[in-house]
Amino acid sequence: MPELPEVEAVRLELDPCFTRSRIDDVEVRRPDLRDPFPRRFRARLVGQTVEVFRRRAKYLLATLTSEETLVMHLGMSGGFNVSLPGDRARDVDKHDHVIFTMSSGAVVVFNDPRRFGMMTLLTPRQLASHPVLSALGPEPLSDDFDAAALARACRGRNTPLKVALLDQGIVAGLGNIYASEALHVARLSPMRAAGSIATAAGEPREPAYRLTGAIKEVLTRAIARLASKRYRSAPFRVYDREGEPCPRRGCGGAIRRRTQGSRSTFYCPRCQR
DNA sequence: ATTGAGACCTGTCGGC
DNA sequence: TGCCGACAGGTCTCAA
Repeated sequence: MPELPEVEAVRLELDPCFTRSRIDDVEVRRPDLRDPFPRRFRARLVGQTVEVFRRRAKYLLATLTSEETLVMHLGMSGGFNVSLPGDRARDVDKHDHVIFTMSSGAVVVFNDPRRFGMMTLLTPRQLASHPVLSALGPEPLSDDFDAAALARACRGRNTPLKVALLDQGIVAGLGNIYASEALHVARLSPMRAAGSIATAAGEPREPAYRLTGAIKEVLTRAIARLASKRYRSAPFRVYDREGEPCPRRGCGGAIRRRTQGSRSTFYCPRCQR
């Protein structure tokens, strides 16, 4: 479920529950997710007010009055359920791992069957020097991310372009679905070398402009769809559509699937070069 | 230094 | 119905 657009939709949904609300209780129902919960996890959360709640790449960050930041990642199967006061209480699922009770009465439950998600608490200096967070590339929807930035990051790389798009240090937040989708919009082959979108000096070539535009477009549209609540997920152009006709008008190709970096890539060999 | 494969863990789906 | 393998939207680590 969660790439950048899905995580952004979660942030939007949780924001009214979290921002400027106090955490009255936290129930942690197992010792770990992908990693163990940090020491005194509950004690460091209870009584704290969430000052700022934001997203960075696929991470959710809740900064508390204590100045510590609660960092959350949904992994492959993580998600939140929100119950507002007056809602019928839901049964506890065996994969409900953390339950936040907020001062507003909202109950926010983190559920994650595969437990690839994570939750930790970082001090300001731990946050600033965090090996993963500080190595993240630009936010794709920010002005920091443009053809020049993408070309610079891809310069000289021989790795396939699709694999490069999954590298969170090049651009932060794309995952397996939207990488395939953006490449289709940009009409670029997932197999071409990442470095081929840049000159030897790291200046953008024409495909770099198309690709940055495509990434922004695909993510923006997905967020809009998810936020509208009328759709559970966005309709995909190529992802999981092996054998179907290419949706590009007049193309007539058939979508193929192949493995890159042990993940499935979907693309149209006819119009993606 | 990059890069690919495998590991982490559970659920679902298709085939027999 | 049951069993089995393949696969799933993310990272991390290890070996080449």
